[in-house]
Amino acid sequence: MDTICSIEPGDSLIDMETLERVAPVIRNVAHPLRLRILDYLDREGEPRSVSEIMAAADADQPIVSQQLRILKDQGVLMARRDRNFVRYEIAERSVLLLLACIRSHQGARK
Amino acid sequence: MDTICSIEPGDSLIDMETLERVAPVIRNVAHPLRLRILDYLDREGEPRSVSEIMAAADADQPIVSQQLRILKDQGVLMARRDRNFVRYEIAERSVLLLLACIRSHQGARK
DNA sequence: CCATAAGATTATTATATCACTATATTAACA
DNA sequence: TGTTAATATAGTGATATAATAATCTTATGG
Repeated sequence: MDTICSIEPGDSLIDMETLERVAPVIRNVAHPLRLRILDYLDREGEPRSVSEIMAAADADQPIVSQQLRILKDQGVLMARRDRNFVRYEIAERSVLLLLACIRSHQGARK
Repeated sequence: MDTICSIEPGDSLIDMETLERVAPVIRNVAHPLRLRILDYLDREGEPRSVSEIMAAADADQPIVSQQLRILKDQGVLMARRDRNFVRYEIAERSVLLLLACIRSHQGARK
């Protein structure tokens, strides 16, 4: 069957390779607790320990550690050990666009 | 890379209610095929039929219909019947921020 | 009414993610 | 060496999401 609407080769749709690469990252970030963690780290502006993040997120330690690992595995966060603390900070600042978007829509239309 | 959106001291964290509301929407959009569909509809600028979207996404009909339904259920797309075609268009334009972000990072590092 | 085209829904099976509990690691220090 | 604080990992069962195939619905034209 003939194409009803042909897509020209010159069209600049984002290539599937890129979409398949970034989708999991966005998808992993798009989790309430992980967004909260990122929001907190973004606002603090400096590396924060797991304990501090637990307090900010009001969540249990294993859950927080798990979320931190997911974010670190995706390259969104980086961790650095300091004595017996581990401090996390944002490594991939492009995710902040997501937060900026959410902040600007806070309380807005559904 | 500098801050995308400066944060004033004293600002509070995004409330969990908001995060829990927007996370599923972002998460649902963050799927390669759905991103491709949104990219296509965004670039076309006008409602497109399922057949046209199938061609653009290079995907089977039931899969495309399913993705369209997910996006419509989330309020990201809206549909309108025209004879025996159904034309979809973007209803929630804030998701375009995501696409803009991806486009700007296309072909970038890592 | 029948056939066909355009879409939508359902069923199935595999995989992924969730929160939670329990346990393990790691480093400081007594 | 033993203890404790800080963090990480592993196991578990419930729920969610994936791609695919098969079937159903709706609208048009003969």
